[in-house]
Amino acid sequence: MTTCDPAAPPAGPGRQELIDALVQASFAAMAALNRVGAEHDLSLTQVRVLAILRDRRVKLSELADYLGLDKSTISGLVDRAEKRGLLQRAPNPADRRAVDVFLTAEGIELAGRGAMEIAHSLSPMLGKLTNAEARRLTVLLKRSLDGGTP
Amino acid sequence: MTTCDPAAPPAGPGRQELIDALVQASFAAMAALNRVGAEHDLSLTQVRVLAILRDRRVKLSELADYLGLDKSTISGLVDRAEKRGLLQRAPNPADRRAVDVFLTAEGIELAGRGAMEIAHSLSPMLGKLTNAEARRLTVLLKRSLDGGTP
DNA sequence: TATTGTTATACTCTATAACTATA
DNA sequence: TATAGTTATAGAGTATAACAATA
Repeated sequence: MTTCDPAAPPAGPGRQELIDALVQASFAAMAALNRVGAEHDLSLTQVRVLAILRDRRVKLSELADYLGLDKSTISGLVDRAEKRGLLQRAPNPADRRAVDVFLTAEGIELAGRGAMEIAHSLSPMLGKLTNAEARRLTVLLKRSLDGGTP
Repeated sequence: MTTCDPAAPPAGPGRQELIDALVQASFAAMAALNRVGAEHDLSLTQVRVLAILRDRRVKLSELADYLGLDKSTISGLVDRAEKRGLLQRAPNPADRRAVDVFLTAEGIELAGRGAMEIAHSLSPMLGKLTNAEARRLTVLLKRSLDGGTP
């Protein structure tokens, strides 16, 4: 049996320093994504929707799972993006209850342009790293992600 | 003169991979912060407000600068937090136009508890790293932050 | 004139609850 | 019965514009 004191600090020295750095870096990255999105009248959530649909055609329920949001929230999100012509609904061929969503040509174009702008927006943050440092950071972030989001 | 093609990818090999890893890690960290906040009926923005005020007493205009939000947004944010008893307004002694905000005892208590819960919430994500890896990641993230948020 | 804050307004994001249709 | 999606409703977050008080 595992007794878990909810107030216990995470094990290891300097762990709090890592957490602070990660949180700060994450807010900086979110701010960059937000800024790029805002230039195209897109919220952070809409940016995520476009990023997800760039590779996939999914059911609304799957989109809700990816984003961790309620299905009713997804309905509104998809409504507004569809009204803007960025994506489309279509009946799911295998399940008549389900509705698929996928990007329109305009949505694909915007998602592609946005991805490049995001890379550009983050480059001042990452541009100071040498190539070797960038590779090490990539490895460490990926290793962290393996353990995350339970 | 610097001609800057806005569509040009950032220099260096594997840079896109780093950007993807950073964005994914950031969304995971934001999800953890969001989850902890939601357990206390706090939005991500309210979590940030508490974190900022934990160390400082600031004017509303400074809070707006820290958060990158409009002053009218700050008014509402502070209204709701004040109504919950987490912080207080007080006139700024040096400038009669300005209003200071600072945490109440209850706000300090919640901010402290929240910080520990956030550390706990992120530990599954960071717990797989060895102490040496954690130190390297901290250094790399801090070095990135030096160049970021222009 | 410029800055600080508040208020009114409008829109997006979000969840809960109630509903229909399908599995 | 359980799942997929929509709608109605309510509240929080956000920006813009207009305003009062102070610098």
